[in-house]
Amino acid sequence: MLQTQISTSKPFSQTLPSSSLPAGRQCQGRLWSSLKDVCDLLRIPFASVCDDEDLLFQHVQFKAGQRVHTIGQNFDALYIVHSGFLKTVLIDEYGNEQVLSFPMKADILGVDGINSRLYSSEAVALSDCDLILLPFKKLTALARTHVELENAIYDVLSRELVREQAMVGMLGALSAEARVARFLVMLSDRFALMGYSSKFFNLRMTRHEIGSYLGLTLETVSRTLSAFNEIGMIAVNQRTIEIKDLEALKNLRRLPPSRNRAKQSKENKLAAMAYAVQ
Amino acid sequence: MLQTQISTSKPFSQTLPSSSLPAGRQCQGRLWSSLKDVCDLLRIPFASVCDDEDLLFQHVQFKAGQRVHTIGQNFDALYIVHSGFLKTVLIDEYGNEQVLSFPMKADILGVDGINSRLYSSEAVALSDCDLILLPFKKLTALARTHVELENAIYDVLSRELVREQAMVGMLGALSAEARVARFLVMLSDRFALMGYSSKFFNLRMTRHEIGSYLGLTLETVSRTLSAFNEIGMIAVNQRTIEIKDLEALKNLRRLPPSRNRAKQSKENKLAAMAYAVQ
DNA sequence: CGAGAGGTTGAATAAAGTCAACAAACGTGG
DNA sequence: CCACGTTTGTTGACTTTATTCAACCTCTCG
Repeated sequence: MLQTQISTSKPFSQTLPSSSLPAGRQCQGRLWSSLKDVCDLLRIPFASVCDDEDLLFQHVQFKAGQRVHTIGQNFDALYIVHSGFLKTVLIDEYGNEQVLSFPMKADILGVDGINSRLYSSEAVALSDCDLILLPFKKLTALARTHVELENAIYDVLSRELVREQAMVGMLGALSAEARVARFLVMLSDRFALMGYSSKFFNLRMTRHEIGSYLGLTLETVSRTLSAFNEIGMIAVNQRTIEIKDLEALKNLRRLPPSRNRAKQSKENKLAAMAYAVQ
Repeated sequence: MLQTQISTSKPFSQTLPSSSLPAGRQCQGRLWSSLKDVCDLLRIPFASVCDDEDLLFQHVQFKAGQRVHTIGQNFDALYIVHSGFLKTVLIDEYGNEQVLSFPMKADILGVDGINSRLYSSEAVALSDCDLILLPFKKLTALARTHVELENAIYDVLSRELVREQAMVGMLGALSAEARVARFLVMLSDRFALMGYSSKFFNLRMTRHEIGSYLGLTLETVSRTLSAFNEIGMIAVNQRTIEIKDLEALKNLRRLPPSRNRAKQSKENKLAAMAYAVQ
C-alpha cells in the first residue's frame, strides 16, 4: 500500500515515503500549448486552419518522484509528455511493481483509464517533467468538430496497443540478452528522435526498473550490460551508456524458447551466435 | 502478399499450404446484426432509440484454419466475434508465430490496424467462426451522431490496451505454473460468461499455441498441466479439461523474478508453496 | 565524511528449455 | 471401414539460462 518516496532535486531518485503528496496536478503550470502544438508533438497531420488560437491546453509540472496518477484514481485526463522522463507501473497483489513503459517526449499517458474511468496503472516522474494536460471530455468534444482530431485519437489509442503487442512479443520470445539489446536500441532511437545523441546517453532508470520492464532481475540486466561492454558493443559505466556497435545490438536476437524448431533454426542460431559470441 | 490457406472441415488444423485463398471475407454471410445487437454483445450501454432498423452490420463466416486478416493487409474493418474461436499472432523475422490472444465471443479483432491502416497482426480461425463485420469508416461516421457509440469505441480500444498490459504483467512477473493456472482460470471465466460450463471444457488450441501465448515451450505447458492433474487441481486428457479446484488455480501465483525481495517475500512464497506442493 | 541507495560480480541453485522417444488421435485414401 | 501417415500430446534425461543469495564496490547527498 504505502510507497516510499522523497522527491529530490536530482533526476535519479524515485522511491519516496508514502502518502505525502497526492497524485495529480499540483504546481499548476504557466505554459500552454495549442491544438496544433499537440498534434505536431504526436506527429499527426493537422491541416485545418480553425479558431485554434483559443484552443489551448495547460501544462503541468511534476518533480522527480512525484506521481502523475495512481491506480484506482478517477480518470479525467490524458497527458502528453512535453519534456522529462517517467515510468508507468502496475502493482500486483503483493505490492510488487511491474514497469510497463518509460514514457518520454511525445508519449501519451493515461489511456488505460478511459474504459473504466479509473486509471489502471500508475505514472511516476523519473525526472522533473512538463506534461500537457488534455481533459478527456474537452478532447472528445473537440474531436466532434475536428475530424482530424477524431482520427488522431483513434490512431493514438491503436498505436499504444501495437506498442504493447510488440512488448508481449518481446517478453514471450526473446532471451535476456536480446531484450536488453532491444531496450538499448529503443532508447537510442528515441533519443535520436528527440534530437539528442543516439550514441551516448544516460539511463534515467535503475537496473531494477529496467529488469522489471524486461521481465528480468536486476542482476541479469547488470550482467548483460557488462557482457556487452566486455565484447565492445557498448561502453557502460553506471548510468552512462555509449553505443559502439548499433548494428550488432539490432541483430542480437536470440531464440531461447523453441518456437522455431520446425524451420531453419540451425542457420538462425548460428547467425545469432556469431553476434553473441563476438 | 498472398496467404496460405485451405480450410478443412475440422477445427484442429491450421498451417496449410500457401497462396491458395486470399485472406478476407470469402463466403459472404446471410446474417445481419443491428447496432444494438453489437452494443449488447460488447456489454456497452446503448440507450438511444434511433432509426437503427437500417443500421445493420453484415456477418461473415470463416472456416477453421482460414485467416480473417493477415499482417500488412489493408485495414478497413474491425470484427466482433459472434461465435467461434480464433487466435491472433505476430510473426517475427524468422517466420515464428507469437500468439497474442485467443479471441472468442464478444471479442474484437483488428484494432491494431487503425493507426497504420495496415493490420499489424494476423487472425486465424481455430474453429468455424461467425464474425460481425464493422467497416471502420461506417463506424466512425455513426459515432459522430451517436455519442454512446463514440464512447463505446474509445472504451473498447482502451479495454484492449488494459488487457495487453495485464498480459505484459503476467509475462514479466509470473512463473510457468502461475501462467498456466491463470490461463485456465481465464478460459473458465470466459466459458462461464458465454453460458457454457466453467468446470468442464475443451481447449481449442494446441499446446504449442498455448505455450506461445504464455511465453513457454509446449513441453512446459504439457508438463504443467500434468502436474496440476497429478495433484488433483484439474483433470486433463488431451484437450479436455475439468477444473476441480478453481480456488487453488486462482491462488497459484508464484514469483520467480525477484521483483519482491524487499517486502514480505517469505510469507508469499510459503503461501504459494502450500498450493503448489499440494 | 558517513549512510544508504544503486550497481557489480561470483558461486550455487532452481526453473525452464532442448532433444528424443514414444503414444494417442485424426483424417485421408484405398 | 480400416490402415497408415501426420499431427498433437506426453514423458524422461540432460543442458542451459536466468534467478538467488551474498559480498563488495561506488557514487551521491546530507
